[in-house]
Amino acid sequence: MKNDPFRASFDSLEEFADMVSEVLHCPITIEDANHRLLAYSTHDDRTDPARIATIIGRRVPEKVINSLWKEGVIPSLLNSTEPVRVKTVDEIGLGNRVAVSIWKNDEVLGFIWALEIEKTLGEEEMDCLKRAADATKNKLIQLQNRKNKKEEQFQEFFWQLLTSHLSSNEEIINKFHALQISPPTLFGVAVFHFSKEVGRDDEKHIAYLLKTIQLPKILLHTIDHQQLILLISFDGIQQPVNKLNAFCELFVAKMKERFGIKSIVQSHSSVKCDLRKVEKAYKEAGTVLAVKRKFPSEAINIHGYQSLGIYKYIDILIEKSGTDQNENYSLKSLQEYDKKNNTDLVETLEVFLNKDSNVHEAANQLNVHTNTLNYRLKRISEIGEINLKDPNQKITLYLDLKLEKFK
Amino acid sequence: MKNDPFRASFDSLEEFADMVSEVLHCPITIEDANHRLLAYSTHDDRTDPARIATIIGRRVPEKVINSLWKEGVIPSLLNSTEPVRVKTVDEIGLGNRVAVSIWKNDEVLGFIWALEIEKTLGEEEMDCLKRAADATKNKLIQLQNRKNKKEEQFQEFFWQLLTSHLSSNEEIINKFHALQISPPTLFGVAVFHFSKEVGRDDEKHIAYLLKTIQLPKILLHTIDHQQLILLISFDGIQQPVNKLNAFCELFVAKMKERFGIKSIVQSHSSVKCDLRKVEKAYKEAGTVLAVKRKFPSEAINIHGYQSLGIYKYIDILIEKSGTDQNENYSLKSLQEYDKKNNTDLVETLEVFLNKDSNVHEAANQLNVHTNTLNYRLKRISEIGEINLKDPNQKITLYLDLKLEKFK
DNA sequence: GTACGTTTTGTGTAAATCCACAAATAGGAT
DNA sequence: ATCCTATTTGTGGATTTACACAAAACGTAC
Repeated sequence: MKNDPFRASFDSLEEFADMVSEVLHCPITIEDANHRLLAYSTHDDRTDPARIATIIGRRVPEKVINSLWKEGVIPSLLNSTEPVRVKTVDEIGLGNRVAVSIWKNDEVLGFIWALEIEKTLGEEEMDCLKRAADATKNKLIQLQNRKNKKEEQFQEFFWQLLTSHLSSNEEIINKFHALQISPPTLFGVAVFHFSKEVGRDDEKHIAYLLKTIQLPKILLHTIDHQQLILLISFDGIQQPVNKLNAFCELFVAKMKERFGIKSIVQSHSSVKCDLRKVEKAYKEAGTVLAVKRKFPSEAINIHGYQSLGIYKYIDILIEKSGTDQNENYSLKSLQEYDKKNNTDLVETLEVFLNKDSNVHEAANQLNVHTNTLNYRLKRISEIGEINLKDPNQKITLYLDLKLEKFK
Repeated sequence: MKNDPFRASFDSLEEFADMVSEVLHCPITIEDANHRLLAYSTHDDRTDPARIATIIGRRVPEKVINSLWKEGVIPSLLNSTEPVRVKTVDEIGLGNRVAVSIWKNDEVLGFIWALEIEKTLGEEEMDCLKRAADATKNKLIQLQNRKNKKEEQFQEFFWQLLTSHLSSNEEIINKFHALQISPPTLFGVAVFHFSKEVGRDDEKHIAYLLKTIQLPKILLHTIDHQQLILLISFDGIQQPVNKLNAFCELFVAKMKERFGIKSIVQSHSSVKCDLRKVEKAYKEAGTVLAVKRKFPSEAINIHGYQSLGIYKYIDILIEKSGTDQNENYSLKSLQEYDKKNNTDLVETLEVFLNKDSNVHEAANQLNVHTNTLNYRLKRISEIGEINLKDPNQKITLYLDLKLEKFK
C-alpha cells in the first residue's frame, strides 16, 4: 500500500485508464456494470479484436458477453473483488486478459480489463489492478447518479407514452430527441409477467440483460409490480415481427439461464409505426397475457397479438355466445356419440384443427396411426355432418370448441 | 249433355269415384291440386304400381309428379280444361291413363285420373270425364273451405312458435297434437327470401311445391312479405343437416324450373331438438340472410347457420375492430408491397384461405400455375411474416381480411 | 362361449404436395 | 440499351395424402 499511484486525483476516467495502462504496461478498458464502455487507454496500440469491437461499438459485443458468462468469468466477477484471468477464446477474438470488478458496498458498478498482450501480470500487478478498481469507485458513483437522473426522465416519458398522455406526433418526437433517443419508425411493446413482484435485485438483472442484448434496440423500459414493460425499436431491421418474437423468447431464456428466474410469461404487441399508438400496443400485450391466463394450455405458444387468432375477440365471443345460448348440432352429435361409444371424436377433431388440418402431426399428438385418424375424420364428417374442406365450418367448430372449453 | 249421370247428387267423393268408374269401366282416382289423394274407386281391382303407391301413401309419389312435370302433363292440365292422355312410363310404374283438371273460375282445385287398363277411352268418354270433373267442383270447394279454416289455425300456431309465444314444452306439444301434427324431436327452420312481395299466385305455387316434396316433412309454413318461412321435421331422417341443405337447394331449383321464379335467397337454421327454440332457429336463418346481404359474394354458398363460420359473429367483430382501430401489420405490409410492385399477394392470400389452404384449387381460381402460387405463398410468409401452418394466424388473417372488406 | 358391429392397424396405389433447381419473362433503374 | 431483380412456369423427385381393401383387435349383446 506504500506509494499508491492511484491515490492521486484524476479528472476523467480516460486519464485514469491511461495511468493504469502505464503502470501495468498493458491496454486498459473500463466498463460499467452493463458492459458499456466508459473509458479505455490510448497510450498503447497493441490490442485484440474483442477490444476493438468494444471500443467501436461503445459496448462489449453480445457474443463476448455470452462467452464470458459461459466460461464463468462474469459470475466470478460478480461474486468477488478478486481479479479473474480469462484465457484466449479465439472464436470471438478474445486474447488473454485479466478483469476485476468495481464495488460500492455490495453492488458491482463496473469492471476494469487489462489485456495481457506480451506478458502475464504477476501477483503484485494483480493487486495493483485491484487497487485501481477501488480508485474508480467514486467516479463511477457520480456517473451512476447522473444516469439515475436521466433514467427518471426516461421513466416519466415512457409512462406518458403508455398512457397516451402525449397526443401529437410532433410532441412525442421532440421528446424523444430531447432524451437523445432517435424516435422509432417501427416499434413494438413487450410485456413480461413475473411470478412475483419484481424486486431490486431482479431489476438489476433485467437492466443488465436489456443493456447487453443488442439485436433489437430497447428504447425504454419500466417495471410495474409484476410486469416488465419494454418499448422496442425495429428501425432498419428485417422481419420485425419475427425478431420481436425471437427477442422475447431469448429474454425469457436468458433470465432463466443466467439468473435462475423462471416462469416469466412473455407477451408482445403487434408491430406498429404510429407513435401515438404505444398505449394501444401496451393494451395488446395485456390482452395476450389475459388470454394466456384464461387458456393456459391453448395459448402456451402464443406470444404476439398477431398470433392470437380468435382469442383476440374471445371476450366478446364468450359474451355473445352466452346470451345466445349457442348450441352446435355437430358438436352435440359428436359428444353424444363419444359418450355412448367411448370414443374420442371431439378430442380428435380439436387436435386435428389445432394442427391446422395436418393429418400427420395430429396423428402423432394423438398417438394413433394416420389411417386411424383418417377413419375417425371420416366418421366425424358423417356423424357431425361436417365438411372438413369448408373453412367456414372449420372455423365454426374451432370457435365453438374453444368457447365451450371456457364455460 | 242428355242424360248426364253425374247430375245426381252424391254423398261422398268415394261414392262419386265409384260411379265414374262404373260409367267409364276403368279405375278412377281423384286428387286435390297438390296431388293429395281425395278418393279412389274400389269396384275395379285392376290397377298399376303408380296408383297403388298413391293410394298407400295418400298422395302421388314425388317421382311420379316429377315425371308428369317433365312430360308436360301437369302444365297442360293447369292450362286447359281438356283431358290429357299420358303414355306408359315404365320406370315409375305408370300405365296409360287420362287426366282432367277440376276448375273453379280460373283456379285448379284438383284432378281426376282414369286408368286405361284394357281399353282406350274414346272421345265420348273423354267428354264424360270432363263433365265428371265439373261435377266434383262443389265438393272440392267445400273441402277447400274446411282446409282453409285448418290452415288458419296452423298459421296462428306457427307464429306463436316463431315469436316464442308458447314457453312450456308441454304446451307446445299439446298444441301440435291438437292440430294433428306429430311434434318433431329434430327440426329446423328455413327462410326463403323472394325478390318481391310474395303474391297470391306465388303462394299457390309454393304450397303446391311444399305439398309435393316428400323427403323432409314440412310441418308448418307461412309467408311474411317477401319471406317464406318453414318448419321442417327430421324425425327418423339420417344426416338431418345435409338433408336440410339439400331440401333448400331443391326448393329453389324447383321454383325456378317449374314456375320460373328466380333469385330466391335461401337460408336455414341449425338443426335443433328443443321446441322452445323455434324462434332462435328463425333468428338464425335471419342472421344468414343478413350475412348474405352484407357479403353477397363471400356467402353465396353459405345457406346454413352452421356454416356461417366467423360471419356468425360478424356484427360484434366489426363493432369491436372498429372501436379498436385494428391494424394488421402483416396485411399492411402485403398491401404496401402489392401497391409498390403491382402484385396480388393480398388477393392470393385471401383465395388461398377461402379454399381452405388447398394449393390446387386456389391456383385454379387464380388462373396461375401451382408453383406460382407456392412461390407467392412463400413471399407472403416472408413479407407478411406469417406462418401459414399456424391456424391462429390464419384465422387472424381471414378475419381481418373479411373485416377490412366490410369497411 | 359365439356373433356382431365398430374401431384400429397394415398394405398398396394413385394423386397431390413440397422442394430445389433452371429457364423464360417482365419491369425498373441506371 | 443494359443490367438487375422479381416473378412465372416448367421439370423432377422425395414425401405425404387419400382412398380402398383386408386383417386384426375390441366391446357388447345374446
